[in-house]
Amino acid sequence: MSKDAATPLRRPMRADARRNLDKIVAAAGAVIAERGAEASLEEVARRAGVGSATLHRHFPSRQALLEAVFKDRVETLCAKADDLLADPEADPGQALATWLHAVAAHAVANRGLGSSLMRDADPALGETCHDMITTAGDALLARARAAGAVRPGVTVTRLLKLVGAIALATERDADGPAEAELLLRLAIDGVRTR
Amino acid sequence: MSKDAATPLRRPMRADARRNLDKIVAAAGAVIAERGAEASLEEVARRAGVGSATLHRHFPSRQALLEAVFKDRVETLCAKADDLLADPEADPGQALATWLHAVAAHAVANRGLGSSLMRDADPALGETCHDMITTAGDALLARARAAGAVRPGVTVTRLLKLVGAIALATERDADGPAEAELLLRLAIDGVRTR
DNA sequence: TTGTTAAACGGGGTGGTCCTCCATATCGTA
DNA sequence: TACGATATGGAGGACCACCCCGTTTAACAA
Repeated sequence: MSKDAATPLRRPMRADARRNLDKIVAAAGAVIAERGAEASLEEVARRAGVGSATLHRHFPSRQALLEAVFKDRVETLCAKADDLLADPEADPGQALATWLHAVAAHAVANRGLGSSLMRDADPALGETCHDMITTAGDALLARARAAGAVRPGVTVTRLLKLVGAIALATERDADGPAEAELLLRLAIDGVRTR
Repeated sequence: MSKDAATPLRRPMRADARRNLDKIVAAAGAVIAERGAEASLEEVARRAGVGSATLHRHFPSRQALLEAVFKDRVETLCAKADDLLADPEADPGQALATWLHAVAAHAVANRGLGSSLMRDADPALGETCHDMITTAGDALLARARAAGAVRPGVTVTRLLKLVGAIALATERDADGPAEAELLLRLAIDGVRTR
């Protein structure tokens, strides 16, 4: 969940408003994951336990909601990277692998969301998110590399491209997530030093 | 307009059915060009002067209608290439340029149609259309090359990529068509021998 | 704690969409 | 011309986005 207000420069939101906003984003994430980016907003409001008017007040357009969901997922992913990084006991290579699986799950859950967003999203959004993910991943990769757990030539960019490609390739499949999981496992084994 | 039935293996369509089908495809082309691929089917039927039930009988899904529009546009483009090729008086270089402008217009008019189709279109459709356009363009290019009107190294594939890139780059722009026209003019001048 | 006020809420209405049913009109043919 | 097969389109059901506005609630000051 995002921790700062949607509009950080305004006066702070009322507590109930923020609560509802978070509930809406969470519900939208779930609904979009199972119905795709064209899901009914009414259904999102219903599942969030919120009136449809409230949803429309917080997100004046479907696009706005989609962007919020996307941003939220990216933030969750970055937070996960930080968590993994903060644990000094963890095996660096395993931590990286775990995170990549999370990224893949994110990419698969987004389904058409990415391309729907790209149709006419705020161009800065994509840029920002890309940077956030790259930076978060880089830290994990650096530690894994320092521990000698990855082959030379492996970069964050390449890892992310790999994950993205797998997600894209399995997107249209009946059981995409399972197939993606399998491919990713293979790919990660290829990345590891033996 | 397409000349053969949508289902060439069935018994021939009744004349009024074919007439309505053509009206629907034409109307859909216009509506999609101005409202995008998510345009209202009701509006398409209205503009075609046809009941909505008729539209739904001919095209059981939005996807089916989109595919028909796309196919129709490609066919129009190929027919245009044939026309240009058939005129022995024409300047070969100019004919090629004219056709490329038509292709660009087609690409711009399609807007999100391409990506909407690619989401889950019959994969064979894209392949077939690509081949059709490439073949049609190749003939025009060959004649232009024989007349010494194009530089060496120019291939249909490259020309089409050029046009596609220009369309894509100007798609999001406010006045995309005008900008695309300008860029294309520059690009074509670059292709010509001086 | 209590009172005041601005902010947020959500039920319900409006207008639009997709899609289907079926009585009617039209085509192709004998 | 007459007939059967085929195509048509208006009406209606289910659903949806979006908005109006009376009601509730959080925030803050006394």
